[in-house]
Amino acid sequence: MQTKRVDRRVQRTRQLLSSALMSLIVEKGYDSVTVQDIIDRANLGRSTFYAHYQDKEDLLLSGIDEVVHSLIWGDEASSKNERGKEVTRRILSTEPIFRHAQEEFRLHTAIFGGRGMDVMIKEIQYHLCSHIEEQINQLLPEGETPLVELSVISNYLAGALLTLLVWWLENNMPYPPERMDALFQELSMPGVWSVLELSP
Amino acid sequence: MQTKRVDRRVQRTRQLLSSALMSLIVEKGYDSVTVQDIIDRANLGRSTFYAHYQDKEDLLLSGIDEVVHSLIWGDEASSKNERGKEVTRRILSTEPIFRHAQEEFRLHTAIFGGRGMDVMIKEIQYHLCSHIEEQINQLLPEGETPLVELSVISNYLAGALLTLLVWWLENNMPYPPERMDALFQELSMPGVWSVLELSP
DNA sequence: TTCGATAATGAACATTATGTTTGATATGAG
DNA sequence: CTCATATCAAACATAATGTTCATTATCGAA
Repeated sequence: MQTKRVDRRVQRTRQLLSSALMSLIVEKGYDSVTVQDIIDRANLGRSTFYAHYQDKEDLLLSGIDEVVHSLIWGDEASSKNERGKEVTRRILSTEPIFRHAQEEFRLHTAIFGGRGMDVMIKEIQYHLCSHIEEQINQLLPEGETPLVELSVISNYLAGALLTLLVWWLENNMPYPPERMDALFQELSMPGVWSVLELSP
Repeated sequence: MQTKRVDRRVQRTRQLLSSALMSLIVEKGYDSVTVQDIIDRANLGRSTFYAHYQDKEDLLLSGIDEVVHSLIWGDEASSKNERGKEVTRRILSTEPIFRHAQEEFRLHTAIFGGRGMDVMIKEIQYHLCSHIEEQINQLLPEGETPLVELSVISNYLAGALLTLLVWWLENNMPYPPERMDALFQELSMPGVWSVLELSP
């Protein structure tokens, strides 16, 4: 399968549109951004926009993978489960996530606090779930099948994390990221281990 | 404080608009409902609509209290914590909620699955939180102050419940309401008791 | 470097929804 | 019954969407 090189003009246009949208989201919130705003900011023609994307939402979701990766794992090499010390059975280390949210406070606030972002948030949650299910599968003993579908657990955990994140952002990050991670673990994991019928 | 009687015409108009919106939401999803749709369905003039509400969202949120009450507590006399038997320390009984969601499946799916409902869902979550905080305060020993703000806990629980509810609806309600309630309790409460530094 | 393919342009246009205004009409409250 | 006020219909201004097309600019391959 031969990956066709993408025309530079196309790359440039997509890039311009994407970052125009992102900056506008931070500035005025997704739902009040118009296609006109985007092409003005990107300095592109109207027809050019529609040559690439169906609409605003199409553009928004086109960059979802990048955003998820950036939001969830930041710049770090991410969730290395080992750390010399005790290899605690950890499904999800959320500390880097909170830390990254702190660094990119305005962006995160715009995404999780703004209107009309439900589609993107669902997408984020979906990706989070996939990651969590992988982790759980690795921790699960061979041949063991949990009593409930894994998707309940993964959704539960993803939802819990996002809920805490939103609370934290809306309350101007009253605790440091480490504390939030600890809180997340203490709140969510006992129940999860219990449902999985494993000891922590 | 003297409650002025509301003109019957006003009552009628509001009622018509409200139920027109609700039925339309179920039929085609909130975000694709237009003001035109609403007034057509309600058989009212355009200017009449704007005499009562600023816009679609204003109308949607105007009925929030009813909706919350209906969604969260259904028709039942609701969360009576005693039942002859053991008065278990229960912060939130979710079984009636799941049961009610089952009965009004289409409505709940439209609300929790549809686009553009983030505002309403936030509102629902807010009301849920208030209720939960009340419950916790009742269960809390005199003069006891938890280590974390109550709002974290209430948000956590509300978020957990809504997450489970959405999962359940999206997966076509694979378990009965009792089972979902049990799952909710088992998943969420151990961590909550732990953070509150109380035994269940 | 040239040249054919393709992308961007911009301006015009049709369409759709929003929200406002107004004077006439209907209806409820006292 | 009568007055206050709610509804009505129709027109209007505004704003955003999405499409079209002939022209121009840029790319990549030879």
